[in-house]
Amino acid sequence: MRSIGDPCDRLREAIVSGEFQPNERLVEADLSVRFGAGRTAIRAALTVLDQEGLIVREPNRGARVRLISAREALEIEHVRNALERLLARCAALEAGSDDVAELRAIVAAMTERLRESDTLGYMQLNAQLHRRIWKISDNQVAIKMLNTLKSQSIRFQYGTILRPGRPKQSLREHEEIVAAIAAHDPDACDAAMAQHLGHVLETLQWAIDAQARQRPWSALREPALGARS
Amino acid sequence: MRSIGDPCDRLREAIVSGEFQPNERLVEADLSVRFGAGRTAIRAALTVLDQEGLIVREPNRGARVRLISAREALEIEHVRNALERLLARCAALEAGSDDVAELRAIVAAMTERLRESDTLGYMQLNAQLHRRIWKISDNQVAIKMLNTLKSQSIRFQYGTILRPGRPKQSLREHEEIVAAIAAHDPDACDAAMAQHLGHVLETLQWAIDAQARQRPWSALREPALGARS
DNA sequence: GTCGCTAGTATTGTCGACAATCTTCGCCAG
DNA sequence: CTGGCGAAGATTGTCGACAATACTAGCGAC
Repeated sequence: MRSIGDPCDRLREAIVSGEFQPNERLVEADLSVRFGAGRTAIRAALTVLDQEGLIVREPNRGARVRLISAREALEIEHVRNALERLLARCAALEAGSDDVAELRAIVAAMTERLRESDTLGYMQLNAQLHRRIWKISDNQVAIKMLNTLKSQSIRFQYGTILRPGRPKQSLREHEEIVAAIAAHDPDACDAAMAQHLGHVLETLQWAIDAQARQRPWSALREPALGARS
Repeated sequence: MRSIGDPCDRLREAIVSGEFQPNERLVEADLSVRFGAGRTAIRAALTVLDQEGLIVREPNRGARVRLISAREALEIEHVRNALERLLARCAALEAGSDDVAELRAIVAAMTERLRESDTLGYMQLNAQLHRRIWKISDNQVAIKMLNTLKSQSIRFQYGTILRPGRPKQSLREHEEIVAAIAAHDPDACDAAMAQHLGHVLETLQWAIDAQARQRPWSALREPALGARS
């Protein structure tokens, strides 16, 4: 028994954490010994990760980690934008006083992390705040979609906090969103979330451009299609 | 060889077309002979349909057709609303003159079908128009999501056209959307699509209420959990 | 040296068999 | 008659073996 958890979750985790490079081949037999699971289980895991868009499978040629292009990262962010606005609107309608209290607590913690320049902690609380809003909105369909989107685009999210002055602005935007939820004003909440995610989108575009500027040869440095290890 | 096509597509088709009732058990061996495929292929098909939300699988207890609740149908429609607005906005920005011509042709055909009271043909063209807009927007991520949403909620869509006076209003709304795309006005297009889908949402709510009013015992008439054939 | 062919290797796809689990039915005590 | 108990049947989950396919390396012709 080589540790716990079903192979699907463990493989997903390994991919989103960057343990496997994009375009890296995923050989069923190797994964089988790595996770201590039969090839049948690995195969099932591969079909669900294929559905989730984390890998691509070609018939008779196996699976490899899917490389998300900058173009697709923007598409994903647009979709996330639309869904988060919807959920923010619902949250403003459905939030109870205890929900609002918890949101305010998270914002307070974010303020603290920002004051301490704890960027990683800030990002975690950021994600937590958004998830809390999702939970309030209680739209399971949208939540599931947002979760799969998150795992697809995680590779691009690391760059977005590095923009100068961005964290402070981000905090203000989150404060506005929470205020709109507290006021049970769906239109204001929608607008605040739209403005926030619009800035995230700009920042993502900026990060992509910066990356392209810094190493325009990146296409050549990506692991080649036939990469072995 | 009992006909063609991979078992996953055929099973999905059988489910959305109502060939299998909600909550009906899907026995792997039966499906295997029905589709002339090995149990392995059926098993793979079941995992992807599970991911798509068309069936539910309980460990060691097999798969059954998923029953979409009215609540969930509304959630789905809200999400569709958000995504279609996004795509309409993109379409207004990206549409070429040939795209606009095709959209206008579809609307003309819809007008004709409506004049002939060909409801089925109208609905097909309606779907075609929306798909054409998706294609113009060219956001593959959102398109894939909308496709899976469509197959989930298809059962509820039959009732939405039966509302008195709805088809005429629907046609007007589509004309507005196409006009906004032709004018390359994303804000107007977003607004027009929002208004259209808002009405669809109202109509869906109306259909659900009507159904509940007409047979509030429906929960008892659904195929029981242990239904055999 | 380069191209093409062939044999060998690596990997995926599929099948059948068996184990594990759940469900049903009959039996019996109360 | 009702409810618990146990065996038989039905169904899913997993494994190993083998077939089908793609990739690689080596050889020979030009």
